[in-house]
Amino acid sequence: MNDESKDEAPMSSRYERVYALVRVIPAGQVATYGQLARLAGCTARVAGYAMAAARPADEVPWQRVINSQGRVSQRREGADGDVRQRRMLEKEGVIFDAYDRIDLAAFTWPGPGWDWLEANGYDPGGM
DNA sequence: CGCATGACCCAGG
DNA sequence: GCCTGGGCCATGC
Repeated sequence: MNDESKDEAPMSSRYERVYALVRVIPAGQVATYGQLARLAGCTARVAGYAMAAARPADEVPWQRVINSQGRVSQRREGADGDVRQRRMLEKEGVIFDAYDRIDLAAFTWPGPGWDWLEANGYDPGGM
């Protein structure tokens, strides 16, 4: 349904597995790059790169992905994406403590649970 | 093809 | 808790 021959959809397909997972995260909850990486079968670094490459057209709630410290990853100097990410999360009801940290135990996507997904061989590409 | 650069993570000190 | 160093791997020049 799309012509990627000359369309501006470069490597998105390479990150599609990660995007598919992120789209499942409900508003008000978060997941870490590491968790996504394990489920998507890539490294945490790639998961992070995938988020950086995500664009509005991909319809990926990238703001719900944070680092293993439970914090919003800082962007490079001059980029304000991290600030917006925090505001978006707070608007969804996510709480940051005095250390700018999110209580992973309380906000990490528990829904069906990552363990459940892994135990059931969840396949991002076959949903 | 080599080199530099990331929205990472983990182990140590 | 903070700072370092090493390992990861995709991208772009």
